[in-house]
Amino acid sequence: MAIRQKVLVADSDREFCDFLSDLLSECGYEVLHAATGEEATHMASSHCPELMLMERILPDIEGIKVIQSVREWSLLPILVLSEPSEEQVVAELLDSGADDYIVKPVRPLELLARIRAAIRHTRTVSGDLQFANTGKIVIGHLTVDFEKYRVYVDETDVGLTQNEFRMVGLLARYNGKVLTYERVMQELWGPNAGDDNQILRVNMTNIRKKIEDDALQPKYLFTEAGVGYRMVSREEAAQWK
Amino acid sequence: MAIRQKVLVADSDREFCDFLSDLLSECGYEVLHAATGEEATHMASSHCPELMLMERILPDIEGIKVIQSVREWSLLPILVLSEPSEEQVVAELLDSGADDYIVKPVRPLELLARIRAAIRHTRTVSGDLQFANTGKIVIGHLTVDFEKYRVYVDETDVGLTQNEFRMVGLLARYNGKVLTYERVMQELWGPNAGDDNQILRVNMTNIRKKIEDDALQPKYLFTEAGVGYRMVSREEAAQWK
DNA sequence: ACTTTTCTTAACGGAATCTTAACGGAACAC
DNA sequence: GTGTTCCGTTAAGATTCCGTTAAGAAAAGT
Repeated sequence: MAIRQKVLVADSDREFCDFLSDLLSECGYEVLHAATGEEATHMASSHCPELMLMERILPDIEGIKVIQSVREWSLLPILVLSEPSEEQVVAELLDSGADDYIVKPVRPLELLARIRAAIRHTRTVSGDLQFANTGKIVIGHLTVDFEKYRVYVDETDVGLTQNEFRMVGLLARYNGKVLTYERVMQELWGPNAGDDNQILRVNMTNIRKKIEDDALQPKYLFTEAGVGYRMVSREEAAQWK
Repeated sequence: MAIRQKVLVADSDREFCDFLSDLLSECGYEVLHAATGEEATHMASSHCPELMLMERILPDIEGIKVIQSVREWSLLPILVLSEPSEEQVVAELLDSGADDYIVKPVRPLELLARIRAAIRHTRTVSGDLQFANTGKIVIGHLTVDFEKYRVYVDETDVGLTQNEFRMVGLLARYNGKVLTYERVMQELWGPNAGDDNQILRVNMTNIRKKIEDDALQPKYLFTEAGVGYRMVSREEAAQWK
């Protein structure tokens, strides 16, 4: 069963909560329910939901207080669902950290779209606009960081050049598979690359100097005679210890 | 020489535009105006505004088309201001990349708060609390204030120009990640930016002069050879002292 | 209209990087 | 043994890249 995103609903109106529960669970969210402000504050910290929906006025505490206290430690999206109210009130809520103010009666499709938009904002780690190569690959003592464009051995930057990094990155992504010289050439020098792989040998020498203890007995970068290069897979490396 | 954030307003209703212009410029925004969808698309890419407000229906193109075409290259916040409409329509707009849908007649205080919320979202990189509400990013002795549009070193304004600020702001938001030259060019000069990054080098020199003690050994702004620039992450900076 | 600031482009020097050539050893075939 | 091929290594020349300065154009302020 797929892992579902948790949504915390804070509202004292039992009927409305049930309505939201049905709507949200149908869309694959796991719904938690809090009837009071205190409960909401507590559950937010204990369950760490992906998103929070709340009434502006709760039986015990003003919703704005809940927002403020959650915002002391978390940026999870908070959408306020409530009756129409003075614009000052709405502005205050937003400025306190609410991400949206939605007027009741709620329109289901719009609510769901606003939820998606709010979640999207937290993901918008400012720009997956184009990069598929995010994150890091860790292989033994080696870390290939595609965000910093760097390679580390035990936390220390080994200072690869641009082409060196591209070569290591390429091999690392293929996780133990062999890449032919031709393939590497094309990846790095484009479709018009020559067929002299002298340049690869030079790069490989320089890379090994930087990341291998002993270039004669490499731990990470292997030559497959007559074929190409490969890097140890993460699984192999994980068993080293 | 006040440095102001640019807001692009796309609406064919002259009177409403004037109303927004007055409201926004009073709050320190610089207002640009587009009467048609084509104009809006074009101005977005040529002026690179910080934020965009638009009517759902423009004389020539559907607003949603404008959103889609802007979203191909930028994540700038887009708020749709329009008449009440079917929830499906609202949902579609939000799913296409709009950040909010605000019903006319607009309530000024609420609009401004929603604008602040939208701008706040663009900076919410990788869950960092500090600026949930404040609108500032603090990195070591450096403070990047997105509301005043200024950068301070130890409380004193270093007087960055507009482009300089945008560059620093962009890098600061990415919190330690490398931004390629190409990406920075696009963010600052739009999708039609040339591929000569000479302009970036000049800006970087000038910025470093203003915020670094020693431009040869920068503490904040690093060059990743052959790739782009990056700014120290707040986590790294927090460990300095 | 004038001054000042900001933006953009060009030119240059030094450093880092890329590329090519040359050499040497290992493996293999004959 | 000899020759050949393949791969690693080194070094040197060529090239690219980056920072810097300066000057003219454009924009903003007075």
